[in-house]
Amino acid sequence: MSVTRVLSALAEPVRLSAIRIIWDGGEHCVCELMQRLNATQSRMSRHMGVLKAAGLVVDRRDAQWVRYRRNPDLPQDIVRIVDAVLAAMDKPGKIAA
Amino acid sequence: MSVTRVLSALAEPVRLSAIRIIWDGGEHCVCELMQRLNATQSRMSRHMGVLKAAGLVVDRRDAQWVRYRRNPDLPQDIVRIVDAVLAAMDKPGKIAA
DNA sequence: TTTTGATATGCGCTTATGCGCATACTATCG
DNA sequence: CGATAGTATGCGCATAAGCGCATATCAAAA
Repeated sequence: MSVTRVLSALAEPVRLSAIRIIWDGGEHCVCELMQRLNATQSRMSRHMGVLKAAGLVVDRRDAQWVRYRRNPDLPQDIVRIVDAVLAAMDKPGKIAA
Repeated sequence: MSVTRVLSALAEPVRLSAIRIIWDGGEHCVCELMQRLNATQSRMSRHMGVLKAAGLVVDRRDAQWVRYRRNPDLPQDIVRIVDAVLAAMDKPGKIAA
């Protein structure tokens, strides 16, 4: 769980938007994310792979879907980073992602 | 002042370490930073340029030196991101940068 | 004005990142 | 089993990032 790794993972618009969606605590399949973020399948899948490798999310097979959700074991210091980033994104003057 | 831009700027070990040093509120010349971070002159200079372009730091000419310091006009939401990142860096189990 | 110290920058190179395309893999359904 | 839906991945390509080297710039000092 490297800080730099986490920052790199967050420093990409599609991934950051995905985190924002996933941060609702629920589970989200790739098909949902790719539609909502207007990304191709392989693009979305790879971005989720990066987020997973960074330790930010975990996945689960559910029939033909793979459900991604926030990593429940994420250290507090990392959670604070993500929360701060998401909060900053919501401020006026900041374009989404 | 884009969130993604800030995250990219922070997502590099030398730059992150530089931010940590600069976040003491004081002014620091490139020569000091390059020594403390064990970087070459051009490397350090370029990294500082990235941090400056991201809006995290400002610089000032002082004789033959250029003094970098924390951008005093940094929006609160961005400050919170940096603070959270630096806090996470200091935790055990996280290698510097 | 020449020299010296500090910093920035053009250039070329190497590596990393992001992407689409096609294809493989996994699981359900008929 | 064959067809279908969702997801991952190998491959090649284009672009960006990071680096060192040499050189330019800028200001003080001799």
